[in-house]
Amino acid sequence: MSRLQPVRGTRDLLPDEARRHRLVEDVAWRVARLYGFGEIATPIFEFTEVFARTLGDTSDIVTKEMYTFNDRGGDSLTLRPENTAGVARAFISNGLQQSLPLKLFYRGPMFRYERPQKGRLRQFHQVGVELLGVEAARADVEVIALAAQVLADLGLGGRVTLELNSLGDAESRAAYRETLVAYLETRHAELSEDSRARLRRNPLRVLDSKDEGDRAVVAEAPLLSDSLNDSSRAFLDDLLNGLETAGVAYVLNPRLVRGLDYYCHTAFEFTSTDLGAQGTVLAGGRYDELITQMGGPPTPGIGWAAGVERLAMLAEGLADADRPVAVIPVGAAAEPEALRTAQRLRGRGVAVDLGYSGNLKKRLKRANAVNAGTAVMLGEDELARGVATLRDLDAGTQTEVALTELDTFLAAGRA
RNA sequence: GCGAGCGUAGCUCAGUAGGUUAGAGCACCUGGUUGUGGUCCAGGGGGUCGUCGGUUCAAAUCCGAUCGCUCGCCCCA
Repeated sequence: MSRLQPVRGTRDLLPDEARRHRLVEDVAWRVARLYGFGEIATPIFEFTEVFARTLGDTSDIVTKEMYTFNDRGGDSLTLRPENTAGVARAFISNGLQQSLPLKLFYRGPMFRYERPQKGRLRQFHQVGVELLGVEAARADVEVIALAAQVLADLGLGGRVTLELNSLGDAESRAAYRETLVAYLETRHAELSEDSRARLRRNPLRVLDSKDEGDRAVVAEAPLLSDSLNDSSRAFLDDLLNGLETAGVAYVLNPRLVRGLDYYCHTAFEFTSTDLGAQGTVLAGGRYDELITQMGGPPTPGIGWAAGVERLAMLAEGLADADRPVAVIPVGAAAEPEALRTAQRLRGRGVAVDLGYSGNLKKRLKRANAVNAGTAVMLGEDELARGVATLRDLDAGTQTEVALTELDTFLAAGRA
């Protein structure tokens, strides 16, 4: 193999795959607009502090999994590992608290220094939304309904499950954390080595351990829902009622958690069983403390992000390629007319592949290779009579059409 | 950071008790058709067998190292 390889965890998107990615992004953006979201594009890198502040000291993430570097001016910069922090920063930088509630959509590449595996790359792409400034669960309902519609419009409605949980407010979560740790201590001997470490650093994460022994312990663990205080429970009820009214199906998963402290109340994931270990296709939650934590005015928020690569894998086959019209001059004398014809058709919105060389046989072969549906053949014969020969490349049939009617004929969608 | 599997043509892969010029299908090119593709027939180009080193008269095949890929663990903002 050549030494000219892409960096580990990065890939070239060749036209076929790029088209599927684009489809995923376009569907998400179209649906987001239906819900009244506008697009925001934040920089691909930020001061490292933007991410470090939101993540706190959470070990691995900051120290090992970010692309951090010093620029020539000596500033520490980091390629964005996700977009919520960037949106929050932009919210504060631009004084957007004047225009709440804010509904924002984004798309683009993200970067995490991780070991690549199925559905996980170092440069990957996400689409996502953030809804800022609404305290009520109505916001959560709309954001989740939006997610469900994106997936449904991608044809994945039957292949993903919405899992939902409530983390409660800070008070509820703190109470649960104590209850859980106390319980886990009593079963300490049965826990895996990983989970013993989690018990100290991030006890809620024990709940979604993949280790079988851990799962047995977790199955008998006290539930987060039993620790919810009244207002947290009321919030959850509002959310569930709203989802039912909106017609969004869900499954409660009491073991669905988030690692970071700024999350509260709603946590949700759409998962698929068709992607191996990386089954989460879209994930989100409520983050009422995030903006405060970054130094902005207290502002509630909820949002989600979805992995474009994973969605594109699931939506395989959905994005049909264009079927251009192949315009083929026969003989050098016909080339100017072929160019004129191609330009006229393109001007009418018809995709045209105009070959660059070769005889009729070669050009028809090329027409086939680019998946053309129709070939427009122009030779001396035709030009003398002011017509073109149209060949239906699927049926193998041919008709003649007057040059003056050609663009109308093809633009009408009869190609 | 940890574990397992795998690197042979552009792609998918055959090929090991080590033995001459390393194969197939698909793709590509040429011709059969000097104005007819996708079917068919004939022919052709393309590989330092990931790389480096070792064992041997002889290495794609055995050994070591290295690089890369894949899947999983950790982590998942």
